[in-house]
Amino acid sequence: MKIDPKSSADLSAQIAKAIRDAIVAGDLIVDERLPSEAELAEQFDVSRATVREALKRLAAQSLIRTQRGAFGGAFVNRLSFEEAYGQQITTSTLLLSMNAVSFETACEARYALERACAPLSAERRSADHLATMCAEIHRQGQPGLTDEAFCASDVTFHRALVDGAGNPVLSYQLAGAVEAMQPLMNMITFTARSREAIIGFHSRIADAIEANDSTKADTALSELADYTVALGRDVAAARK
Amino acid sequence: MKIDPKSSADLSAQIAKAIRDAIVAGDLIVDERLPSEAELAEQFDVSRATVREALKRLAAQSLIRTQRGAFGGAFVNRLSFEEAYGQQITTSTLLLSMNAVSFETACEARYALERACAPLSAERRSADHLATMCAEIHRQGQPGLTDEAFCASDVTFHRALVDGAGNPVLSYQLAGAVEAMQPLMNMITFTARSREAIIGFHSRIADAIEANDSTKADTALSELADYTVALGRDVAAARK
DNA sequence: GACTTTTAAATGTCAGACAAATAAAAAATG
DNA sequence: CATTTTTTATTTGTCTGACATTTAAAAGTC
Repeated sequence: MKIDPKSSADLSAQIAKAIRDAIVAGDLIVDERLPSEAELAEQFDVSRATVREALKRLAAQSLIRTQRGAFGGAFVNRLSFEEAYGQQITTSTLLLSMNAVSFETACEARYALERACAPLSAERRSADHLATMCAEIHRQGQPGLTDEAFCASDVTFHRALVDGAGNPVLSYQLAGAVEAMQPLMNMITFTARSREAIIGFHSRIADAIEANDSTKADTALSELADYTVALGRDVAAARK
Repeated sequence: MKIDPKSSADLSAQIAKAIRDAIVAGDLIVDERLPSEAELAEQFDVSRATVREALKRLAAQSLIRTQRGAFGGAFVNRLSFEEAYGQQITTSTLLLSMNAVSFETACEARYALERACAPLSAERRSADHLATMCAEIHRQGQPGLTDEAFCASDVTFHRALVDGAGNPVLSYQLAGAVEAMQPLMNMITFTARSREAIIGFHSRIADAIEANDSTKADTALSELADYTVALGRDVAAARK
């Protein structure tokens, strides 16, 4: 691990990059302990403060974890699906909120991705996933439910649908799409949308998933997408 | 922005979280300047070194950028699609390499997502995207091409297909899937696979995209997926 | 007015110190 | 001897103070 003495970038960024590259390349394996901060400082010929800033950068990406005390130190972290979800959701949320993505674009992406999962989910969903979906539909029909709770239930429903495909990589990729876009969508449409209509779509989807009918699931999801896009257009038109 | 004095977490992590929350919540808007490190240190009642570690964490997530000099400081960064791509690819690559994801699972996820794009790409692809795809197919047919170059061309081809959908959110979500999984797949199958067969699939996909025929594109992509999965099985079987 | 120099403010880096946590090693205890 | 307690060494977490470097505004110069 070496840094370029001619680079103009911050030393801490260069050091972070060097270590990150070593991890990605497999030179540092999971749970391996990095040299202590003092040793790294000596290796890179910088102060301990600079090394620490580099390590904090890596920690922010969940690439390392640190432990205090004797025999502690910085260890290469096994990036779990949960941690990856979290980062994915934060990144997606910010990306959408900062880049003036049109409602239609976000909506299209989200449902296109979700439709990629539906056939697999119809084929493989466990009883557990199906039960979650049904429970959420039931919750969504309760009278006193706040808008926030309805939206949260909506997310849970769709997450169960995605997870039903039984493919953790798909679930990871979709986590950002569903969790980041749902709030955006809800913000725009929750005043206009009809809970009955949404519940109707959800019921049709759940029925199709229960019957292992991927075509019907796709149709229902597709119609929910159309309904949502139309709703977005109505709200936009009403604002003018 | 406040931190919990009872929390046991590192101060720099707490401070990073407080600022991150403020950004996500919209209390700090894009391009807004944060207080100087000295001011933040005073606000949170910690040393400047601790504040700096917190800021480096945020910089690692592209949430802020810093500028030196008078009237410099830390500014809330507009997270660009490019930066988000980069993080997505790093995270996905590590997730796959560290979690013993089976070839079949990764392959399924990747093609399921890509098939979500294909119909949109068939409908909307620009001449430019189509040209890229054709150029890459041509490149892939050249005799002296190294395996590395063939794989890189493969990625470029599929990226063009995805980007053809004209939906930046989709492209962003798929960047990780395509770029992280392609190397994994190539590593496993490049010895076994036939370039002619791959080029054949690519040509059929490009033809379908050119003819705006989403069904044909989906079929070709689906067959490429099956071919790849079968290849993975063969390689696994041969190893036993 | 255009150019140069100065200056103030901010981040980047360093050195050294102490606090707190932690696990191994050593000592004390029964 | 076995168990518990204490010590100790190591490492990260935090603080303080200093200086270097960068940068844009302000002041000065022609």
